[in-house]
Amino acid sequence: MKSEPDVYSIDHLERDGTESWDGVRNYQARNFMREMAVGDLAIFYHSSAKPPGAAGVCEISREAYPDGSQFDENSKYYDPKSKKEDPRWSMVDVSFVEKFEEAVSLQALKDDPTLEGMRVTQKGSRLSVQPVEKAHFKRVLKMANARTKLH
DNA sequence: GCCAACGTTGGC
DNA sequence: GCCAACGTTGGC
Repeated sequence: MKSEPDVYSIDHLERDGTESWDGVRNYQARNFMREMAVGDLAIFYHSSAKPPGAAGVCEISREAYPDGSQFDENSKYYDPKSKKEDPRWSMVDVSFVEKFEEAVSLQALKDDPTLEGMRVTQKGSRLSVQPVEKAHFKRVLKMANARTKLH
């Protein structure tokens, strides 16, 4: 799950404990969130950072439910076409699990042959929520010397 | 700041 | 349904 650290970083999540992942306005990304289950782990990725990369781990703590910001006229995520009775956009809640001692940069992810095919390493991978293969997830945890274990 | 790689919108 | 124009993401 990608976030610009200037807007919301792994440090913010550590401080907050749990936060709703609102503002996703892409159908593919939304659909991936709808497939998530409570207890699923996600890599917290810092996009548009210096450098961009995997910053930590979070856990899905509430499955997909309507994103309230779509109905809020004052929100930049307001969607006038979304109907209350049929909300277009969903969000999940994520809880802090771990901040990596050192972030694993996108370049490091790209350079690792084990991670070949990982979506985030591919050119033009703009999707803000994307699935990660278990083997790739484990590899990233290892590269980060993470405490988190994936079963 | 640039630009590639999309996704969305709206005229036709 | 097509496609041009436009907007956004995000690496560099």
